[in-house]
Amino acid sequence: MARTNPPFMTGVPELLLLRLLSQREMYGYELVRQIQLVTGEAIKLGEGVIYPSLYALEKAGALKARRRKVGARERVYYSTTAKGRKRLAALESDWERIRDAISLSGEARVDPA
Amino acid sequence: MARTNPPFMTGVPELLLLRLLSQREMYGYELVRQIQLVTGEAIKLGEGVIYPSLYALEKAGALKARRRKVGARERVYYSTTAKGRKRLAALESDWERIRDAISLSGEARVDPA
DNA sequence: CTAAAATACCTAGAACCAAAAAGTAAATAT
DNA sequence: ATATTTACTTTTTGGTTCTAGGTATTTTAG
Repeated sequence: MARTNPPFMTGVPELLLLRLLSQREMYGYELVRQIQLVTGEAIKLGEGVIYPSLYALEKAGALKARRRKVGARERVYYSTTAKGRKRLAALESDWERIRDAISLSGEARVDPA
Repeated sequence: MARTNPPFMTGVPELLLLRLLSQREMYGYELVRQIQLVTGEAIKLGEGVIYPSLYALEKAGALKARRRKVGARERVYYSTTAKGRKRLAALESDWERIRDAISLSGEARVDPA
């Protein structure tokens, strides 16, 4: 079933992950909840989105992982690399471009011919 | 080939088409240029994006088409239906939700624990 | 007059990425 | 004791944009 590609979500998980992880290191399950928190419940990304994204970003060298034992539990903490911050900057700029363009297209009254 | 899905573009062609065509009827090739125009060159959608999108929206009942002879040339003009305007309203609301959520996530300083 | 450019439409193929759904296992709360 | 929460993982799916072609007509330029 998989109601896929909901409008306007392409690139959003990556942007949010890089944003949050450039502030401080976090682990997957924590990110799932933080994203709901910081977006005021407007965006909810499940673990099936978060974990694969983290793996891909790590593989791409944008994130680094380290295992930490917290109490009795072991967690995998992620944080951004230099490459990741560069990628974040590029994403932010893409985002602004699209956002502003859509805003423009809404104002512009398009007269015929 | 086909460097696909540049970030943040999912839903954008559909939104732009419905927006423009709810103002006045236009034909495919015209839409290609109008989109560049109203977005200040920030978004450029090729004919390979526009035409399939138009067909899909027409098939979904969001647009209606009519052939018009303009001078010696025949063009296919599209305009929104009631269903299309409803769909546009839903898309606009989705867009605002995501846009505001991303804005929020940028401000929010996320303190640990 | 002829060649090039612009107009107008169309299609095929693929790659990408978010989403759903399920499952494992340990820790904590009831 | 058992149910819930925590934490991580994988597999499959399918929707949607994109690139890259192609056709044919009309207009502009040399």
